[in-house]
Amino acid sequence: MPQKRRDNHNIQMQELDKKYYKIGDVALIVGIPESTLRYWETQFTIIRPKRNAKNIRFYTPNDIEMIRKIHYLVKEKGLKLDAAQAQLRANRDGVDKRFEVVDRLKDIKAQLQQLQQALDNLST
Amino acid sequence: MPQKRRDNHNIQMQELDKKYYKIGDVALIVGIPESTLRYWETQFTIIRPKRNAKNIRFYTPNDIEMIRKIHYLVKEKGLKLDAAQAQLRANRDGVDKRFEVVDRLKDIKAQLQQLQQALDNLST
DNA sequence: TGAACCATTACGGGGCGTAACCGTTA
DNA sequence: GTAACGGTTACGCCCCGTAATGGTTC
Repeated sequence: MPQKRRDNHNIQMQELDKKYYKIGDVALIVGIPESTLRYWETQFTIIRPKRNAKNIRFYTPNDIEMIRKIHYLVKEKGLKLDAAQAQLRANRDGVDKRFEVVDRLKDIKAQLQQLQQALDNLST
Repeated sequence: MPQKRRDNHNIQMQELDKKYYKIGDVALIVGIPESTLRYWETQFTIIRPKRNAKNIRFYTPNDIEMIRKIHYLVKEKGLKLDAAQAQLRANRDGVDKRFEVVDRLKDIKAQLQQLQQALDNLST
């Protein structure tokens, strides 16, 4: 039975060491205008950065990763915005399913090793 | 080792019993205008129906399936045309990979059954 | 005060058909 | 002759920003 869960799916992250980033930082990091970030926020439910008391957006590294993925799907692959959003969900599911398969294979491996042990004991 | 290959990936096909269809038939079957079919033909390399000597298009059932998939990706999922085309290629690859995994699992199953046989013989 | 943030709106380009037109074949 | 096919072109809608404007915070 599976035990551990992973959250970071081997994505290349550059040094996003700070905890929060303002919209200007994100625009520089990802390479898209601030206006686009604000527009995407009206279209994607998955991009909802925190705000401080003065209504300033604060993006987490996770938010930035999400934006990077959107940027890839929309700019590189030419998906429409809602298609990109659906793809991200589906992709997440796909990733999790693959992990489940790996977990089941590990179970089988363990059982086979047990079996090998039993066979060794039998022959001695 | 795997032996058989499948070509029809359990897709619901209605009675496409004829060998060739003209563009008017296809438009009725799939439910899109002829003009759209002609336009898609200018955009998709994967839709290239045969022509007869008089330049009339003749679609195979396979062509129609392809058009159905495109229709689904573009109309239901909102992909752009080239994204849909890429998706179809990727999907084909994905399907084949899944079949490879199934084949490997069948191999393992066969080996385990052999092993079970051997164990049974051992205990008798 | 200037730089960076906010919201809102109006405009523009590109993608995607599609209506319109005319010519040809059965 | 009319119905179904062909090609081409010009128009229109919608998606996706984006530039512009004006206001607030540091």
